[in-house]
Amino acid sequence: MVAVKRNTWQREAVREALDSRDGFVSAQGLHQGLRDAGSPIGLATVYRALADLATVGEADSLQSPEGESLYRACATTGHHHHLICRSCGLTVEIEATEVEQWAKRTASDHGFTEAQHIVDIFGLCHQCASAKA
Amino acid sequence: MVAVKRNTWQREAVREALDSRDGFVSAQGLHQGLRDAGSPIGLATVYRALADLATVGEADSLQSPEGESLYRACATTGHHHHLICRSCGLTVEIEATEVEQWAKRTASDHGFTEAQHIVDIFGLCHQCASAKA
DNA sequence: GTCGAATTGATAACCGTTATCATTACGAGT
DNA sequence: ACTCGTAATGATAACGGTTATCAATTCGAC
Ligand SMILES: [Mn+2]
Ligand SMILES: [Mn+2]
Ligand SMILES: [Zn+2]
Ligand SMILES: [Zn+2]
Repeated sequence: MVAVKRNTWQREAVREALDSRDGFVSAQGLHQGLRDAGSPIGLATVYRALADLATVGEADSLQSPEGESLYRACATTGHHHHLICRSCGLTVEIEATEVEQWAKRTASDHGFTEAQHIVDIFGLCHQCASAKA
Repeated sequence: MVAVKRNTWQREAVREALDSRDGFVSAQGLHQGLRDAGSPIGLATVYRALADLATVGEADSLQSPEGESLYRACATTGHHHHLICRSCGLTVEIEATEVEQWAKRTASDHGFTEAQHIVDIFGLCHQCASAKA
């Protein structure tokens, strides 16, 4: 009765392409990479696959400061946050128990329920900072 | 020598319209409100005025989870964050020294510089939570 | 009041994303 | 293995927010 998910080479291709990346990538960026590698996969399919991966929890997604949706296959399974280089995309996964509690406390202190928080840090990694000098 | 900003009724209208709002608003939402109030102001002008206000610091801006840019004339002048009701837009300004330090520490711990952080909490305010029941 | 330059606004262009829909191809059942 | 219903695909159009264009307007220094 439940939705049946079929196994297509396209889905697998997206999963692999995402795994092979270090940082966050946009759907278009990933699609371009796949095409460059010779894959004939369609753009719409990449969008769909990424959305599915995000829903299932196999991929993390966030919005760049410019409003573009970015995806990443994170090593950490549980809830966590990110420190991202806005130049090269290098990403560090971060667990911040401290912030989790602060968020929960802040929400309840003001009578808010069903609270979700967006916590991300964008900066320049050591390498990119050096290269810029 | 520096850029000269002219005083037009359009800019003032946007400022006032923004001040009269409680929560965050989109450029299109604010424009619609102005038109409804009888103003013939153009959409592009509203976008420009809001961008300017944000640059100068008279308005705060953030991106909704859906990727839309939202603006608000905040009471607090300094750096702060927000607790936003995703149903009615009610916004609470929050100072989180605790989080500020955590962000700074986290970035430097990993060799990141020029770090900026995005920290927002979206939830349901008491009133909206009640209404939903 | 003049006049050059900044601002405005109708409109087109842009860009990321989603919807459409004819075609393809999984995979459950046989 | 073969069929067959249906989910998945992909080229393309449509969508929604935002920005660029550019002729007309208007601010404000003189
Ligand atoms: Mn968290
Ligand atoms: Mn902060
Ligand atoms: Zn970097
Ligand atoms: Zn509310």
